[in-house]
Amino acid sequence: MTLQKVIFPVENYDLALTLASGQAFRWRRSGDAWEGVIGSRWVRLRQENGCIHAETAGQVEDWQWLRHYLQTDVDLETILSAFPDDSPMREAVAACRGLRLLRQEPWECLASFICSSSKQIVQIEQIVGLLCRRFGPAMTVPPDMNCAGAFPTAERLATVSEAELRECKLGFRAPYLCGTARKLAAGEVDLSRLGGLPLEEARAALLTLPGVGIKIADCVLLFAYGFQEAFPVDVWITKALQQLYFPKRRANLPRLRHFSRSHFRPYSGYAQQYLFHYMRTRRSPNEKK
DNA sequence: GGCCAGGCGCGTA
DNA sequence: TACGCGCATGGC
Repeated sequence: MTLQKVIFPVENYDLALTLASGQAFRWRRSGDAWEGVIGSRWVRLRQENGCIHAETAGQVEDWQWLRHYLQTDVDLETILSAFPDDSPMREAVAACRGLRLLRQEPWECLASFICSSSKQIVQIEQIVGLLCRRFGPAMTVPPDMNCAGAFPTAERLATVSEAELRECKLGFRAPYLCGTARKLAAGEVDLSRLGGLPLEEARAALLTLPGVGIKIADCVLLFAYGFQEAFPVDVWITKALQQLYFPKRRANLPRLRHFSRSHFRPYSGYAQQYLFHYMRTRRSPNEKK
């Protein structure tokens, strides 16, 4: 079997930062490259000299699926220059140069984030890996490559018991994933239709699914459908907004959500990802220099 | 060993 | 509307 290869020139793109930034959960570092799965394709990516080098197994007609996933045609400078001109955002941008948003497949993104609640990113990666290994369809991979399958379909997970999901470390999230998979398999919500709706309507549809609240819905709206104004508020973003924008008084979650909806437009989603990564990686203020 | 993690759903005030 | 709590599991 021969590997198919392609090279994309990119600007203002930090591949490693992006793949490891907690939006997608199937990427593993392997030497100077990253190996992962996009849809039903095994992929290896490497950034070198202003280019992303990609390899995949199996036939490739064209590479649009990969450009779309990596969002290589997005002009990041335009987005960064539209961020609010305040010191938190300036610091976040300086700390995360080249951080991008990916465009993921909706079901995988939704299911992954149902697994994410009250979990650290490494644990989410572990859960998603177990789901793929156990229930995912096989893929074409390079020889001698031990790789889990592609992400299992909603139809497949709809047939799986809660107990089997708990064996994949889902814990209390098992009935959520089970329930959502079954609702989708039954056609009660059509994920392929949400991208064409206004943001509020797409969010409302996601909120009818078990285990999906505002935060997870906003992750899917942003990371899968590309709604630029979605702004997921998780524990890190709560800390960021509280410390950086409301240091004097305690602000509750609804208030923070309200503030974020107006303050960071129009590229709120990108701003959120920058704040998220900035908070997770910056040295804590009381840590010694 | 204790705190906390890319939360949600439900009960209560 | 705004909290508080329980829910599994494991990283640090």
